[in-house]
Amino acid sequence: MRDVARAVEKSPMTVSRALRGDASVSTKTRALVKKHADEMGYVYDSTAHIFRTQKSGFVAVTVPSINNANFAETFRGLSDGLEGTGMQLLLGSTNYSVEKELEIVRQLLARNPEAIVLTGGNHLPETRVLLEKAQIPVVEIWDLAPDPLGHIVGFSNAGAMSAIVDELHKNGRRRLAFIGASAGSDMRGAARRDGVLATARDLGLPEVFVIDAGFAPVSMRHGALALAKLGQAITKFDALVCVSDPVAFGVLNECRRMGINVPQDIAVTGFGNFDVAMVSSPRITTVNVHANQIGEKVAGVLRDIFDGRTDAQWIDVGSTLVRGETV
Amino acid sequence: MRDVARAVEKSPMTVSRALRGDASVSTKTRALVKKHADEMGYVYDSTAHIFRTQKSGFVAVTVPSINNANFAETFRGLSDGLEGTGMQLLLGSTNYSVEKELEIVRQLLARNPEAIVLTGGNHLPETRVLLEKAQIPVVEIWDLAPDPLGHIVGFSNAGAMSAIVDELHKNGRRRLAFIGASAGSDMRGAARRDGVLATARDLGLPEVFVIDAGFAPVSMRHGALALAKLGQAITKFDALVCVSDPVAFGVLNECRRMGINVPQDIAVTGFGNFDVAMVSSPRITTVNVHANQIGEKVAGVLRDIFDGRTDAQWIDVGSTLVRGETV
DNA sequence: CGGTAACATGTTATCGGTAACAAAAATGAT
DNA sequence: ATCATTTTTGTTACCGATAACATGTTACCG
Repeated sequence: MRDVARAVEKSPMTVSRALRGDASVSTKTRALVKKHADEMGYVYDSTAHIFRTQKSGFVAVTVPSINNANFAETFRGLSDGLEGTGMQLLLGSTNYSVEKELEIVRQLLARNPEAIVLTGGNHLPETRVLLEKAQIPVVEIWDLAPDPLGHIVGFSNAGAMSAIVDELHKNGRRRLAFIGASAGSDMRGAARRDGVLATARDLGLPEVFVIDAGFAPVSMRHGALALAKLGQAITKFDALVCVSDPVAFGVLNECRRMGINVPQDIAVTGFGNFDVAMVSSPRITTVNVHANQIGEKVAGVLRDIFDGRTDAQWIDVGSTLVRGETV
Repeated sequence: MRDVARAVEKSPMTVSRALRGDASVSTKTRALVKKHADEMGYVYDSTAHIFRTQKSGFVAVTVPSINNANFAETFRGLSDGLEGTGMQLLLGSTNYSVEKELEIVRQLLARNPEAIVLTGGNHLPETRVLLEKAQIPVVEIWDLAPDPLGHIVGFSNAGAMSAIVDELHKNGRRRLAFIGASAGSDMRGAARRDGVLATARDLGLPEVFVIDAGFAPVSMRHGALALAKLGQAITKFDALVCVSDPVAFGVLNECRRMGINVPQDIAVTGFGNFDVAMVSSPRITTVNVHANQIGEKVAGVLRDIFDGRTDAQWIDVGSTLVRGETV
């Protein structure tokens, strides 16, 4: 930039202004600067810009796993919604672990993001300290965290499950089992479990039996295995409430293998409205949590923040029961 | 850093050295510095580091879609494999479009990455020029591109399909149809189609019928729709070769609806060894392309590059036939 | 023609690390 | 104890753009 300045016999400051399109530079000068910069093969150093302005143009995002259609969908919605803002997304996977989250958050913060989006509302104390120290807007998504660090965009896991249990109850199901990840490994799953237990209690149903399908993230395989392990004890139940669609799908397949008819002998429900729920046969009754919409809303919140709106936003995108053929 | 230095009564330089693990700092001092830095919630400013050293610590990555288990898996392998190198991944989605790819590449290059990883070997001329100008290592993955820009890590789509057609042939199937995306919208799918056509020809089978399932990316729904549209004409074939597992799964479900038995009446094959292939009933015969391994190998290549190894690497991770129950 | 507003350009300090070099402290050999 | 060597720590000067402030220049008014 100094070289260009020398070439046009102006100060580097004027060159900087000219190239950035600052209005306070005369048209003549700007044209001259641009011509010379071009000819001299000058390349703008965005790192220096970031360093000086302390504006990185980054938005950091953490997800438990990128290999999950719902989180990927949220990421995509966010990515699309931020197009044209010049913001770059920095992605980190926490593998459903708060310890790993701390590490990832530290890494991401080192890049000076202008905002950070965290999937989930459960964090280590150290993480909270880091985030507060960072002095940047924090958006927690997916869970409606009780003590948010900043903004919130999500839905109520318990509420979504309540709709599922209601639906089962309306269809005469009474003896429910919940299939989810081991305690402690998945807060989101735990919230769903608690939603099931609470709603069942409210409806006067017998105590819900909880089946442990192993450590998060639980997949199709886990669902099938959990059911296989249960064996003939399955006849004690008339509804299997699964923590996610993949698990429900695994359960469904295992039922077929065991000669159990769904929904005649037993009902099966999922969560998340994954593709598999719709295409499976029978179609799985599940809940659409509008993952894509979460991403889009977050983009909106971030745009507001960058436009100077500072009040903490709390957005519930809700969830929608999707009736399939398994209840 | 200055604050930490003051706290331990040392110079900032010593703090810098201690935190970076420079050997010329006494063990005692290092421990002290680390302790204080921790307590004070000091966060390393990598922007300043980048600025001073002129090394961004970024590796740019493009994928067609993050919402695809295989690409997500590759990304994860790469991410894991690069742990400890201090490299940050910058992710961009091209939505299976070379035009969008150009835009994304331009955005990514503005961040001065030290290397760039591109999924697919098909690029616009402008993109190639940009990449050459950038003077950074390029790794193309997934496809074994014929005219690589730099390094290559992938497998042969045609070769993988050849294994599928071989398997069908061994099982007495002769009248094949291929279900994939519309021509022009998916080079990877096109390579698979060509692999099927060529192998069928080599084996002396009748000309393979090509069914268009719409624009990429094609999903479960597309598979089901394509088959529904075909209607009773399906009886002309004894094997449906699908461009991916999700498509095969959609096809499988549609067959069930139409009262067609798989594999008795017709064989169905997939591609990619997605979860759904294994858990579906019947299990889908497919090909494992070791998506995770691709990511890991890329990480290896990058590590080599950063260690000073400069020769162009060409790595074929191969593919493995996975026998299910649909052939 | 003097004065002021509007416009155009210049000066200085700085963002937070770190390379290169300098110097002090510890260690060891004679 | 002395000097050479090794280990540890410190000093200085940047990397390149730009915010904030200062100054110079032109335009237009009564």
